[in-house]
Amino acid sequence: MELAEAKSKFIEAWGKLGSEWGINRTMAQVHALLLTSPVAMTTEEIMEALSISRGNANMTLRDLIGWGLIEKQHKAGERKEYFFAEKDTWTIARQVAQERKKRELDPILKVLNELSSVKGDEKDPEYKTFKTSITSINKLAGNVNKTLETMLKAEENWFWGSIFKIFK
Amino acid sequence: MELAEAKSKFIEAWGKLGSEWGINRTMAQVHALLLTSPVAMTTEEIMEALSISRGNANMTLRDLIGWGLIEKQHKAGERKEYFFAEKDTWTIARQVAQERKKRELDPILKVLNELSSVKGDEKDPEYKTFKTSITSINKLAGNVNKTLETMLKAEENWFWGSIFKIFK
DNA sequence: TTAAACTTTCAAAACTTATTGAAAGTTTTT
DNA sequence: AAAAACTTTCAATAAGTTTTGAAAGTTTAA
Repeated sequence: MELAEAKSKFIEAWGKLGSEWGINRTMAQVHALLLTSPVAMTTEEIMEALSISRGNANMTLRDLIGWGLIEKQHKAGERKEYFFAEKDTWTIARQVAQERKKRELDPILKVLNELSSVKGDEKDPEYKTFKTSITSINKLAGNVNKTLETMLKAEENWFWGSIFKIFK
Repeated sequence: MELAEAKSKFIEAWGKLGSEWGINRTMAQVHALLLTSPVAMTTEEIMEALSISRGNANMTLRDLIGWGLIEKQHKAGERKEYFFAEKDTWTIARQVAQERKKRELDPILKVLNELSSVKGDEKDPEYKTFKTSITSINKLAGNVNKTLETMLKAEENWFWGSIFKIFK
C-alpha cells in the first residue's frame, strides 16, 4: 500500500470512529490529517486536502483547539495561521476524556444524585425498583468518574503500568 | 420530587446521554423505562408510556435484545410478549462495552494493524510522522482492547476492587 | 378455515445535525 | 486611508438519522 493511500484510509477510519462515538466526522478527520502531517498546515491546505468548505474548516479548527487537540502556530513574516496536532497519544486520550467528562458525565452525575434522594414508600414496588436502579447506576457512574479523574492526573507509564500489572 | 417526575427525568437524562454517545435516544429511553419498571411491559404499554409509534417500539425492542440489555418474557395463557431489563448495572456496562468493542474497536484495530505495516523511506518526514502516529495509536488501541477483554471476563467485585485499590 | 390477536416491515415524512459560501469582520501592508 | 490578506459568522441548504403508520406477515383460537 502506498503512503498516500494509507493516510487517506486512516483519515477515513478515524472519521468513522469519531462519528460512531458522537464526535463530528469532519473534526475527527481534520485531527487525523494533522496527526499524520509532519508540518503545520494552513486552513487553505486543510480545505484542499479534505475537500471541505472554508466555513466548515474554520469551525472545525476552532473546535479542535477547544478540545485541546490542536494548536495554532505563527510563522515569522507570514499572516496565515498554521495548525498542528498534539502528537502524544496518551495526551490525546486524556484531553478527549476530560472534555467528554465535563460535557456529559458531570451533568448526568448531578441528575443521578438528585434522583437518588427522592423519598417514597419502601413497600411500593415502583419506588423500590426505581430506587434500586438509580442507586446502582449512581454507584457505577461514581466509579467511572473516580477512574477518569485519576486517569486525568495520571502519567502515562504509571497509569498503564499499574493497570496491566493487575490485568496481566 | 414525585416518583413519576423522577422517573421521567431519569428517562430523559438517560436518553440524552445515549444520544451523546452514539446510541439511539429512544433505545436508551426504553431501556431506562424498563430498568425502573418493577414488572415486565408489553409493546403497547411502552408505546403509551413514551408516546412512540408501534414500528419504533418494535425496532427498538429488537435492538435492545440484540445488545443483550432486555429480554422477552412469556406469560402463561397470554399471547402478548412482555419485556424486562437486566437490572444488574455491572452486567449492563459489560454488555454495552462488548457490543461496542465488537462493532467499533475491532474494525479500527484491523485497519490500524494493516496501516502499521506500510513500508516507506525512513528519511521521508511524511512517512516517519505517519508511522510514528499510527504506531502509537495502535499501541493505545491495543491497550484499550486488552483492558476491555479483561473487563468483559471480570467479576464485578474483583474488577472494581482491584482498580480502586490502586486508584484510591 | 376464518377470524382475531399480535408482530414485523419499510417507504415516506419529520427531525436533527453538518456543511456551504457569500458577506461581514479584522488585521496588516502600502 | 485604502487595499490586500486573511478569519469569522450565519442563514440557507444538504445530508444523515430517526420515527411514523399503514400494510403485510404470523401465530393462535374458535
